[in-house]
Amino acid sequence: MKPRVFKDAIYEQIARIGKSLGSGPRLEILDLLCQGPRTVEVLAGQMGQSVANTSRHLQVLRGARLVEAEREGVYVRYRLADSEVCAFFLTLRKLAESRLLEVDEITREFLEARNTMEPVDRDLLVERVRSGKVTVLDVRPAEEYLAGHIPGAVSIPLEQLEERLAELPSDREIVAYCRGPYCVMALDATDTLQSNGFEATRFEEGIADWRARGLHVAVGSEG
Amino acid sequence: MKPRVFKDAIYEQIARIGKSLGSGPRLEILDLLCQGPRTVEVLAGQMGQSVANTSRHLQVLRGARLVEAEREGVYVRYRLADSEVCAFFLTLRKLAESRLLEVDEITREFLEARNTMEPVDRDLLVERVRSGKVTVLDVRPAEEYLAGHIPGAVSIPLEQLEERLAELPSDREIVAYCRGPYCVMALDATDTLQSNGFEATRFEEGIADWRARGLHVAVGSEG
DNA sequence: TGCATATTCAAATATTAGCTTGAATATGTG
DNA sequence: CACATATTCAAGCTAATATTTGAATATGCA
Repeated sequence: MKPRVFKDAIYEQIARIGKSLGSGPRLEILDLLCQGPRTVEVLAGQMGQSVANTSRHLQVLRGARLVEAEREGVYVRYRLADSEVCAFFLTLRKLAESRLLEVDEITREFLEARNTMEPVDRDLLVERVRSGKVTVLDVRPAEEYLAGHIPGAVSIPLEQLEERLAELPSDREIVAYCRGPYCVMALDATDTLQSNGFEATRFEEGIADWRARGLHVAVGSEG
Repeated sequence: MKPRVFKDAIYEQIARIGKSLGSGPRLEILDLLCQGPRTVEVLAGQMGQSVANTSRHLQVLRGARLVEAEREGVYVRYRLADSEVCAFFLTLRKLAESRLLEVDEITREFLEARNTMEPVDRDLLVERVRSGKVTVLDVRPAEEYLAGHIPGAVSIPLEQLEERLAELPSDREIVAYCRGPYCVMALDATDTLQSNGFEATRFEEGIADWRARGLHVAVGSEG
């Protein structure tokens, strides 16, 4: 085998992964799978896409060996092939945030339209969350909380928030988080909390970012 | 702006980077630019591609903000937009190596056809190189050596190796390296050295991997 | 100013990918 | 065994991409 053929073959292999990352819907799938395994139907529902199309994207990702499928009765459950894939997705997202001005522009535009101000000092917020100086609120669906959450966080899925406000302290700051910077659940939650007189802040990182920071992740009903 | 529109826009932005990584030639360009800046003509020559096509690929990468161009007289010199891009490329390469069996298969097939046996313990070799227990030989073109090399390494470009054998010690192990695992220059060098009676090993990592390990990189004619 | 060279652009073609629709497959249940 | 449901497959259309070729642009130098 000639060196040229060898190199072309190797780079073409790496490009298999690149190609699979070249589609918005597929990146959203990866982001969702970072929260935990999901069936095709659930993914399609969360993305607002047809099941057939979602299935197709999943197979492209499977072809690039980034996700794996497992039959569970009548359902097929997809998961990331390795935790390395989640870490890689975060690296890619971070690269996009630092290299593409548009990401920041779009985010600012979105937040301004909601009259939302983002907290600036991310690390300081991490420290307050980590040290338990605030009440941490996880507003994702219960199963995602069970699959992994910030230690000490309280689970109240967004849909139940209004009817369970009594469970939250009114004399202590509440920090709400969800799936990550481009998930809007925690934004909705802080809006609801603030209009009910609570002192609430949004924490824009998700559990995957938390793990990537090397911090402990609680599972099940643990702390 | 609706959350769905916002999310789609964000993921589409990240996909810009993904798309740019979905082509073998473009990944080779990134790999080469990790060694240092280059003009379009040089890149095209090193890849065996037409200048026009190389230029086109470079603009795709520039559109994804991964590379930057700078006019230098009659030439245009391209470089990585940030050292973060090089680190990211290495992460992607590593992901491909660990997730895609084919990468290993192709490499093994290529090496077996050359009757080459790769050293197994990479970290041990790094340690021997780092501690100066061996003579380290950089066989890349001189300008790449000047742009950054392993501290203590001797520079003898591959084309000059046969006529400069006398500069190398015959009583001490020589470890040759080049641009990285998919560059064949160090393989050719160890072949030449071994058939001339030297004790030679190939170090398959490049200067970018060395830097990513957090080790010091010498520049210019330093050490 | 005009020529030589490096790079980019534009047009054209072939290939590949995305999405939709409707059918096919596979599993669990009555 | 037949039915219901979840998932995948196949066909077809549209859109995007890779590559080549030839022309256009921009810079340095005489």
